[in-house]
Amino acid sequence: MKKKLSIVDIANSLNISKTTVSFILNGRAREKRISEELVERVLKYVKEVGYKPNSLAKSLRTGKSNIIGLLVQDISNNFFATIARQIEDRAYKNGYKIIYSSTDNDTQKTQELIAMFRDRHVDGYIIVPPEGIEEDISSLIKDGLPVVLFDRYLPGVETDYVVVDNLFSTYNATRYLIDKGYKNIAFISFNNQQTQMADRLNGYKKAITQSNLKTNIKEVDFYQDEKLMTEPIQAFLNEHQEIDAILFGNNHLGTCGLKVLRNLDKKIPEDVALICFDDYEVFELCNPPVTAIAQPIDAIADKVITLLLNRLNTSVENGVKQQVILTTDLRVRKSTK
Amino acid sequence: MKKKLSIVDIANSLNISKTTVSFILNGRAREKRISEELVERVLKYVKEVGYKPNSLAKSLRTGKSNIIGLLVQDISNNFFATIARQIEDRAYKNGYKIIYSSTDNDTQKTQELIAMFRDRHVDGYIIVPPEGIEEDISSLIKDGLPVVLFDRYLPGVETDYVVVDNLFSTYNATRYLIDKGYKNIAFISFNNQQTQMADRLNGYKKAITQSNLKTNIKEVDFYQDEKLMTEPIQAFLNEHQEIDAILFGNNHLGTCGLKVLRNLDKKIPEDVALICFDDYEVFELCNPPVTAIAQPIDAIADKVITLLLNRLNTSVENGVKQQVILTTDLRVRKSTK
DNA sequence: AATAAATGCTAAATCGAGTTATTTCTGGTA
DNA sequence: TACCAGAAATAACTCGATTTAGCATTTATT
Repeated sequence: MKKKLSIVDIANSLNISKTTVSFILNGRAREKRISEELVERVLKYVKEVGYKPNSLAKSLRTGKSNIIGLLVQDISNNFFATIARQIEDRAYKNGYKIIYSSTDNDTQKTQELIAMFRDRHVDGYIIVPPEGIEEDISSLIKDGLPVVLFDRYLPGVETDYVVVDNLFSTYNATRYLIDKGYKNIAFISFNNQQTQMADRLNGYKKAITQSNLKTNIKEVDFYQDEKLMTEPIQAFLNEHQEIDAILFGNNHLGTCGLKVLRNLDKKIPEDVALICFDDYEVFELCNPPVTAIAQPIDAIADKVITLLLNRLNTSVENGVKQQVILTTDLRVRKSTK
Repeated sequence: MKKKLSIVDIANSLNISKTTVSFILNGRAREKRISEELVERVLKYVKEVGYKPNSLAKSLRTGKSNIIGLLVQDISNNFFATIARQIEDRAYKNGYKIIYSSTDNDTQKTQELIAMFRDRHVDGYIIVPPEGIEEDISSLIKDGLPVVLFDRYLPGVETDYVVVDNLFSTYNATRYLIDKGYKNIAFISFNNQQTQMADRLNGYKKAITQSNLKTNIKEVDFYQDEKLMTEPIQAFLNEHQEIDAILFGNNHLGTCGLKVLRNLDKKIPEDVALICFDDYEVFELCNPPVTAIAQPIDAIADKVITLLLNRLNTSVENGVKQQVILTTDLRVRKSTK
């Protein structure tokens, strides 16, 4: 096992001080008036022996890690995985690495993860925040650490964030169903108070009440286990045979819903029409394909990482936080009349 | 911004030496004959002020980081995302964190990532290896670093790895099609020499030639861009109208294939039967659902992380590497007669 | 010629831990 | 009283970098 070279080894080999080596490698040669000749000699030698500074030591000294912490709800969910992927690419291109983890929307787990990230001197945070995490986020911000939220935001906390116009999206989708003549439109969503879900619910409510129809809302708890998710949905649909259209709150609910409808042998769109929040390969390929509210995944990822990189580069902590609200796209397919 | 406490602060507050604090916190109190009374006093104070050792400094000194490097081909692919998720869970439960990245199956990118992981003193590696990475992996192993590969292995390199029985899986699936009476069975795969793809191809070939049928193989290049993937497949199918069944080499090819077949208005299974390697929500939900060769995702993730944790815990570097070969499950659905 | 300024480089401190070698104290024994 | 063993704790070094403050030497200025 070849021992790794340190900056001292380099300095000794060249009979100069490690200070000089450090200055040269950090591009401060000119500023420190180190001769061209020596700079070249050092750079050449460093390249020759393939010396790479130990980044742990560097981080310890500088307090910077060139690492971005990414906390999504669930990396195995297509929506988050795709965004994570794009953030990762951009981060690498800008010299940052990613440490990621899934929060499961679990407050305590998220708190622990944030603590771990801090401990590792992560330079910036990208977080899909669960409920009850306000204080921890505020504390990060108070300490001057760049934080960008996405998918949802925390009403009490002033941060940069990137979300979509959830309320208008479901309002619009619901209107679409109403205009098609559906009368008993259900909304199936998760049982939580996060902004994205609350807004989606409100968009639906607004459209329904505006048209003097009756809302019909089913909120289910989130479980990893599929059975625990499909059962309450199935029970709900059995109980409400009058439903002629369903709006699902996200892709996970949508796929569960599709399975339930298949179990119940419901024809789409004859028996029941469908629209789902979030687009997903499944909705494109299933038969009939499902109309979906597509979030602009590329744009979300792009905005998130751009915001964060800006914060990281402008060491100035200008207090103005940016809120980005992107629009969605109703991709009409054959799951409605 | 509250300054973070260091071990020196703790020591000063208690009027003792930081050495003592360090010994106590690292469970070496008894060994170092430190009085019960002092141990308790220190632990109590540490808990009280919430002191956490700086893990960068710790890593620098000890050379251990408690981080596992995870390199998958593409984190946005469901197969890898799901496995990554489970590995992540197990790792956290055992006190390890994950740094992950997607390799894109790009050798150079992977080399850079491995270099970065090394640089960060990652304790162990889980890698889905691209072609041409043999030397880098060997070098890790030579230096005593635990490495576990999965999904495929590197024939020239002796490592721990976890794969499935690809050859038997496609052999079996192809036989299934043959037994159903299909005569012109095509195999659509990626154009690369990796073991998993080679074995899948060989399983198909073996079954076909055993039955005196003709092989019909299309190998396409991998592209992120969907058009570039579907076009050659579409051209191939147009050219070979005689094909009555298709075996896809993985889930990505399978979904591309489904899109092509939809474009071409082919009825499944009347015009053409399908089996796809890898199961995926899409195949379960599309209509008709697609028969798939399901990899045992849970078992793969479990074996991978178990192997690695074992290596990490038994500091003994016993030379015997473990090869785990798991079996797949043919999930028959209605995409064949 | 004496002094000031610019040039080129470096010794030593520092980040926050872990670890080695050593010191101090206590009590018992010769 | 002198000496020693073990108990209890610590000073000082180390990991590998960055950074501060400063030392020679050369060149320019008066």
